[in-house]
Amino acid sequence: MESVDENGGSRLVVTELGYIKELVRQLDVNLGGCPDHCKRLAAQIFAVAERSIGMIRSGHFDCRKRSAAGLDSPPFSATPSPLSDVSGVPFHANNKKRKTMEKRKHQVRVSSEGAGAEIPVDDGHSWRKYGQKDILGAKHPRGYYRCTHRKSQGCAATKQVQRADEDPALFDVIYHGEHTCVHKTVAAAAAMVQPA
DNA sequence: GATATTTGACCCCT
DNA sequence: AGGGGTCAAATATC
Repeated sequence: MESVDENGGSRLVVTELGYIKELVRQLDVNLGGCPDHCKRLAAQIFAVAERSIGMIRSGHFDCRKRSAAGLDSPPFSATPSPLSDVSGVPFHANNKKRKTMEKRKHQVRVSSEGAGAEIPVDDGHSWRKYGQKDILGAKHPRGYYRCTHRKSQGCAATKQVQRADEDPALFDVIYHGEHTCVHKTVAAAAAMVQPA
């Protein structure tokens, strides 16, 4: 697999920024409207902005990943949010393997600065935790989440959240699969970004 | 009572 | 055999 070249990396950030732009527009339209909707939009904007910052700060452009206890993670393609277009990293295409093996995945690093939360900022989707594991070489356990709507809407999206060793305020979030569930704010933003 | 989280066990891959 | 990912029962919270 190829590393993300500068153009590709820049394009990803531009994509993220474009998404932020649309979300801001949505927020502007909804100002004075439903406060809950505005709050969600603001949270989304925050999350996407964090992702972009995280990509730049963590040097995703050259695919540098943190080395935990001397263990180098395999290079990930720097891909933006699952909300935007994804360039899937082909995993083993083994139909007998675990279901997640055939899903796309992309990693982002987000910060929980200021929030002091156990989990990073909300990314606009509701997640349900289904597992936690201590990872060899990592100081903090990895949490496993899947979409709350997995049952009702068959959404196969999952994510793994792990606190960075060197900075507890940072979280490495690995998204697997794509959301097939429909979140109202996401759907609205998507409609703006991708008009029918 | 419904839903979410925790946690140990199990499965599969390397 | 060891490690990572998922399942599912038990428990907690609303």
